[in-house]
Amino acid sequence: MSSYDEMPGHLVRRLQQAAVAIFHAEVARAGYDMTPVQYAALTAVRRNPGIDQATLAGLIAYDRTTITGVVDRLVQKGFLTRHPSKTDRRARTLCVTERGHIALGEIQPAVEQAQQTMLRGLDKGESREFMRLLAKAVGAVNDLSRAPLKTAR
Amino acid sequence: MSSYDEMPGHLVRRLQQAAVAIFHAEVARAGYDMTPVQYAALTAVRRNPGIDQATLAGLIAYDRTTITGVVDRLVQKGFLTRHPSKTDRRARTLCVTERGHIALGEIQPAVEQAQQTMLRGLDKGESREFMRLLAKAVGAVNDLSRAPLKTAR
DNA sequence: TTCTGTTGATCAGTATACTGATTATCAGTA
DNA sequence: TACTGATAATCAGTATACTGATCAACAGAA
Repeated sequence: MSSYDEMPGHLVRRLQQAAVAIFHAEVARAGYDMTPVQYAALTAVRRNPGIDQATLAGLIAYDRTTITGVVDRLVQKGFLTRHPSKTDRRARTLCVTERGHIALGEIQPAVEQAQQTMLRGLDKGESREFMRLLAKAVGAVNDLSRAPLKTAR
Repeated sequence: MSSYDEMPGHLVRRLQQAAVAIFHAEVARAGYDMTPVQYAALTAVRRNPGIDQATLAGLIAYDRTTITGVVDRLVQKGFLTRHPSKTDRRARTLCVTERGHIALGEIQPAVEQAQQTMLRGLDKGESREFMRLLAKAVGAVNDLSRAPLKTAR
């Protein structure tokens, strides 16, 4: 463990930061200002209309306190609506607006490109193997984070 | 790209967050409160006594504005000293204190354990392959971040 | 030597992430 | 039904990261 290049934590941090920068650049080129976190939340709501914030957090492995601010900004941009649930007065249900749907459609190619660019140093076979190992590693530490992924009930 | 599990950006974010949580837990067990970022900065200064902040940022791929706060906290904890450079009055030179050296020594086993735990889902061969691909991927996107790694002059 | 462009450090502002607490509400039990 | 424990959302506070700006100082060219 003599060099940073041998420390997985350090390398993962750097790849994550590059991924965010790449995402920003690609999305900006499409004319939008949206973060990876906001994009993931928005697509998750699209797939689960009327979802509440806590369930959303579990679906995309976000911390419950983080989701509040993320949703705040998506609502402020006009991409999401947040209304009190009719069945549980504690909960707020989320829905993608018309504008949100349009934005997602226009952003999608940029997002696909960003994922490609992020792994541009790896060939096809390496990318697949990297993704396999990455998913396997993530699955084994899911419960060690405050924001574990929770599959649908 | 139908599932989050197929998006490298999403998986990398989750592994990074798990890595931070694991690091915190292990270091806390050793009796210290230090972040991965602070640890990396401290070890880099130990290896390069008298380094200035900008060079330090390049060595560990941190943003130059981030390093200010990180060094602030390390100085406040008594692990680093920050003095004006004698050769360049813009620069601040950094040195690890006696207390910083002691802390690094006591934290090291926890850090090694954290790196192991982070990859606990992978066997020995998979870990090595994962690290190889991770380093390769990071190297190919180094220049796309605001905080690229810079090798020694 | 003066001018110009660059660099080191910092600041203001924004967006994740987390810890730990609080409040309102729910669901099941005595 | 009253109580108890759990849950949804939020808040205050801290630490990364980034954008873009500022200011002092440096270094090389005219």
